[in-house]
Amino acid sequence: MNIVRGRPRSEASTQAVLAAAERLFGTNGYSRTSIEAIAKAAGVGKQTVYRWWPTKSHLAAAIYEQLAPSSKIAPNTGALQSDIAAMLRSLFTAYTSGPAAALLSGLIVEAQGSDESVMDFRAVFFDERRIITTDLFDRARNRGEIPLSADIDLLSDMLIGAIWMRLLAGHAPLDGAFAEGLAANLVAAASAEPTQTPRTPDLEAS
Amino acid sequence: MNIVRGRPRSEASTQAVLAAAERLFGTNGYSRTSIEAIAKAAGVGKQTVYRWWPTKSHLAAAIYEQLAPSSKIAPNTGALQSDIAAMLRSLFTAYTSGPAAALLSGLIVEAQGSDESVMDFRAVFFDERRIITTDLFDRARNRGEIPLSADIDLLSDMLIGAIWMRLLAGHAPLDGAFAEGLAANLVAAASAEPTQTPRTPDLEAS
Amino acid sequence: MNIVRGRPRSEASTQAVLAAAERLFGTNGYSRTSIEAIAKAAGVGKQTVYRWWPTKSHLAAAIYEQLAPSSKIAPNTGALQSDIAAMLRSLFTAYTSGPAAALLSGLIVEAQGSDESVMDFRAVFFDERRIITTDLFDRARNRGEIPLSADIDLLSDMLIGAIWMRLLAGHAPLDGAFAEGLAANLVAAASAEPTQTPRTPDLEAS
Amino acid sequence: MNIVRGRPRSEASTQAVLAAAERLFGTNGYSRTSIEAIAKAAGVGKQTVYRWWPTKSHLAAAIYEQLAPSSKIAPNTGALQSDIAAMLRSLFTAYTSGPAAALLSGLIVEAQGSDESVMDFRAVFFDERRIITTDLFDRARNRGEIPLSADIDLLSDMLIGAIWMRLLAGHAPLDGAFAEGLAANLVAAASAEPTQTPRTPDLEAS
DNA sequence: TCCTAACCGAGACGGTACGTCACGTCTTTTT
DNA sequence: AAAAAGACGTGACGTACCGTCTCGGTTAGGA
Repeated sequence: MNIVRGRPRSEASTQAVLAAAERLFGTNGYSRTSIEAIAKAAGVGKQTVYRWWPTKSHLAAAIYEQLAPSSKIAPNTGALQSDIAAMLRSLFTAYTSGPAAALLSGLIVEAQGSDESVMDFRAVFFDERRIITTDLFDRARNRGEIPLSADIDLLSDMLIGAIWMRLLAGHAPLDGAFAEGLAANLVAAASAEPTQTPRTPDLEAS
Repeated sequence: MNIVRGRPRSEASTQAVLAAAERLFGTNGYSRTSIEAIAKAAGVGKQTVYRWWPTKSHLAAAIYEQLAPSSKIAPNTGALQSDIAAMLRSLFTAYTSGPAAALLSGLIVEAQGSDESVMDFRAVFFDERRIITTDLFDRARNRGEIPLSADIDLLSDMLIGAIWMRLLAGHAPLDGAFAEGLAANLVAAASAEPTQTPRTPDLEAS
Repeated sequence: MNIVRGRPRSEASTQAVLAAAERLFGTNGYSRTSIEAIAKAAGVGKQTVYRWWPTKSHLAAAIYEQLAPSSKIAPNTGALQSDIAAMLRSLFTAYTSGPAAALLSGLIVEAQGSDESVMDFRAVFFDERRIITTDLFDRARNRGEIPLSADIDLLSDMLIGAIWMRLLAGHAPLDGAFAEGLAANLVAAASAEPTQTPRTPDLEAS
Repeated sequence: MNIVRGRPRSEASTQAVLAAAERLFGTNGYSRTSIEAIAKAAGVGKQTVYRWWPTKSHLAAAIYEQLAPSSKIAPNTGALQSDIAAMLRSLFTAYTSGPAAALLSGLIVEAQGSDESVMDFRAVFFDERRIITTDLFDRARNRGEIPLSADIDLLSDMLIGAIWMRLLAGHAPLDGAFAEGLAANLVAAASAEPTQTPRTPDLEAS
């Protein structure tokens, strides 16, 4: 029957830790926030943090889940371009409000460590996002909007990559214009027939 | 006359540090390599490391400069698609041989810290790359290959972002097929007339 | 109710540190012993040393307390001269066995730093010793052995100072003959009536 | 013929170093002053300091020589008590003006190091002082002022030790009253016949 | 109503690395 | 040959956090 004995997990502590972590990540950045500081700010024992979130990135992932749960549903407007644009707008809202950007930056850092954490991280962010974008492109292909030969993996990389560029490098904003332009360009790319039959000449051969 | 006084910087130490850092970054990863360990491995005082490379990311940048100097020249084949493909192929060669991937991953991590380091990092990588891609697209626009209305900033984000996606997430290789496909897709995106006149309907309105 | 929270201080670590410090001070001397080395020799984290003994001189003081606790009781033989001699003999036994000499030498060094540490040091050594000697002379005065006019502060300085001279400069041993002679001389000095009524002529006036 | 070739020692540098050292020792204390800081303050290369003063204590000794050269001559007033008092007064003048106290404190620290430095130090301070006091007592003995049995070594220890007590512990000033009282007490001690024929009873036997 | 298990806060523990300071030596050009 | 300048390898400093561990003190079933 899997009965649980002993004192149950404290909901108050859980929330205090998440709130403190979110605040500190947002204020000082992910890498400059220590678990020690989070525990202290939450008024909680260090052990309690380690018991429920084995690493700092688990904490970050938990906060990401709290912050951007709605962005997991792929929009369905009937047209690829507006699907992409809608997805981007809802995503940008989640990313530009609150400390989400700092968290995501921190996550990718951790993901470079060991192989396991790369897997962890992909599951949390990249793959989740890839599933949505793949779904969008798939539906468009099924509708005949884009040719069967379209490389959906590649298109997804371009889409998600462009978002990351702005997110990480910060040279330009995540705004509506960016959403519209990106959507339009991706539709154009996806729609093109694969006409590159003659192999592009090598740089050396030019 | 700008005369230099005092004992000159030791070239041997400089090279020993760079070699040790390159090896350790490649072996253990960027974040699991300490400056202490680099100094010890190089047979050099810690102060000597700190004197010339104030932070670990400066060291990484220096190694990047050493590893990928050739990738700074924009290819010129006369056609946008082959220009991009050529650039990608030479870039991939630099990235997939040696510990460059680990270094670049580490760099982006550090770049999330304070505002100053973001600037540092952009100067080293993003902006440098952006200059090259912008140059490619500019020439194509001047040749009339792509319309004047093409958003070059956006195209650059898609191009560089796609590379980063593969580099960081590692779900697919940086190979010739990727280079060809990406080049073709970007040409298609760039060539498209801006037809998104009717504003895409909102997600809520669907 | 003064309840104690958190993990209690480790008695094993405490003893290990004191033992290591005593050994190293004795072997290498006070100033050539680093806290780093003490921690390592004790198999203890550096922080643990710093937590309980903020400075090296605190450590030295703690060892002094351990080594010479018996010397704190003023002897009472009924005669000033034998009181002093007895005190000196018990003191010399404590000082000449073990690394006490090196420790005391070290302490006086540290005491020269800031004003606060001078206070610290006086409390630990000088004042403690002064209390005992003052007690000896006081009792002798009350017994009528020495005149009321005897300058007890001055006599104490001569007594303790003579000990220090031998301890620090090391030109002659701390032995029984020294104890006897010092005791006799101090009794003679203390017993003398203050006959120096005519002010001693100045050097310049001679 | 012993001709010296090459650039002669710079008198300006010598003086600059001594002046800077004296100032810094006085300001920050002996142990908190680094040779690095002295060289910088003197506007002199570090090597120049090391060339002429191999250790910090050599520097201190050099300054001591500069500050208290006159105190080396034993006064001769014809009476032991006034001799001692005169010596003390001139000594106190040297010690209480300028940074001499800090320097002397520092010296004794260094003297605890290796055996060689103890020798160094004794030569510079203790022995020099001992020679003077021994001279004083000797003359008094020759004049018949004090008995032939007087232990001059012991008397010297009491005299120099009492000075050190005040100098180091700082519980009371080095003033005229101290000089007079000390002189009187020492004369009394020295004059006493060795009456301690019956061995002082042991503490245990009391 | 106890018992027992798991939680909680606090904070000490052995470690690793940090970035800085000073050491005493060295290598350069200038005097 | 001595000087100013300053880089060099070395070693220690005192601090910050790591993740683990032990305390006393809750807070729930199950006996």
